[in-house]
Amino acid sequence: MPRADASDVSRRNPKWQARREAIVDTSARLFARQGYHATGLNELCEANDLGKGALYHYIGSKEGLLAAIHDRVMDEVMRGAERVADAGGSPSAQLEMLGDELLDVIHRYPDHVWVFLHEFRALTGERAATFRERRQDYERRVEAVLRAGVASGEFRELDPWLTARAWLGMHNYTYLWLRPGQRLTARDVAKPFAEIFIRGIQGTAQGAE
Amino acid sequence: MPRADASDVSRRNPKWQARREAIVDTSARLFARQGYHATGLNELCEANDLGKGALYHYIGSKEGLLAAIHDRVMDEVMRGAERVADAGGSPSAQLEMLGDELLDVIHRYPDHVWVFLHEFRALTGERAATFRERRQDYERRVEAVLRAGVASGEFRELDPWLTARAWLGMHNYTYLWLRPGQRLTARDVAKPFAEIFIRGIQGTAQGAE
DNA sequence: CTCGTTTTGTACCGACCAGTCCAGCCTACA
DNA sequence: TGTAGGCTGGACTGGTCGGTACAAAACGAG
Repeated sequence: MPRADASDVSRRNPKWQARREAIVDTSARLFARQGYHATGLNELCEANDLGKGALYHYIGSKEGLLAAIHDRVMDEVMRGAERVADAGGSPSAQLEMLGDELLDVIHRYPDHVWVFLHEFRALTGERAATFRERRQDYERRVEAVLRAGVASGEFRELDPWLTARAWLGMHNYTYLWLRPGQRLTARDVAKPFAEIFIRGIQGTAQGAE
Repeated sequence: MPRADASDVSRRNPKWQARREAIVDTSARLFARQGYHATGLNELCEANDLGKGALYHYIGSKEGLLAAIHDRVMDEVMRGAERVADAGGSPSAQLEMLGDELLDVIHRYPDHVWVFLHEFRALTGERAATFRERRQDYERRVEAVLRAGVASGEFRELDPWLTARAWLGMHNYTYLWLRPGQRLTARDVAKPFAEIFIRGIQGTAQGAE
């Protein structure tokens, strides 16, 4: 089924892509503030200063817009995780870098992340499956780092799955209050968080810092 | 404005109250699965096996239903916090007990908590204000425990506000996967979480455990 | 300037939304 | 057994929903 239309984003000209990205960003703010289902098409049109026809020319459907927001977040997060993997280093260094990168994304895209964490259940079918897969991918990377730390003795014996959940919760939950132009930068938060967490799971061999 | 109707819950007979509570519980599951705005009144009626008239006889409005779910969660959480305060003990003991109680609520009311954490923005006016106040109340209790620990030297120097956010995130985020009838009980999670967190913020004086 | 394509506004669609209303059932108590 | 009132179903309302159809406007290549 060649349901192309607005989905084959890559083969559009740059101007079109830039416009689309602007629409995605603007809409993310609306979705974050009021919720996906609570935001109507007319509202989106008004916010983007576009008629329905033009809007649909860029986004294909309301759920397509939601998926685009999710993609934006996952792209950034996975790119960060890739950088960390490439950098190498000890498990605790890896964990701290992962925290830096994750909080940086949350800090730079608070609205997108809000939508990402709140509205993923509104995705259906294939889109939902892809999303779930990518998210799991990331979570497994965190688990892998923890497992490596336990294996090397750098971290004490612990349940990697459960500990990953603790780490993810601690970091992801910052989406509620971490925002650009405020008192705290991403690094201001990432550093103390890493200190707490890494001390918390350290093996008895290592000293602090 | 004597807008009594379904709001003065207390002066209804027990059967009415029990019925209302059942409706709240059933509806919480629907809201958790599909979202508040995505769930229609007809769906709620069907799930509760009630006509619209009957449903409104018990809940007053859709937002009233949402508020009732929020209340249920906050009541339980605050009751837990009260128990902890009554029990007394060192800051780290207090923190561990708070974690036990919080995860217990999340474990027992996964749907209500999901709604609580996702849909609070759908509350308006006075209901939103009350909700915000109660939530802040709780968060301040956590901060107070941390401050006390720093003051006593049991915890190292740290930003109580930021550290409270770390603790809250770590615990609250379990709403995504912590459920009754599964591998892990609330205590199974609370214990390792407390170990990570308390080791993570311990002053240099204390040893582990 | 011409002509094909991309971009745009708008009228319109059926479905469903939250909420109201009210006639009558059912039950508790006399 | 009579009857008052809590309880109930369901028709109904005005409004909004996401999405479509389509023609005009804007644009770009020749």
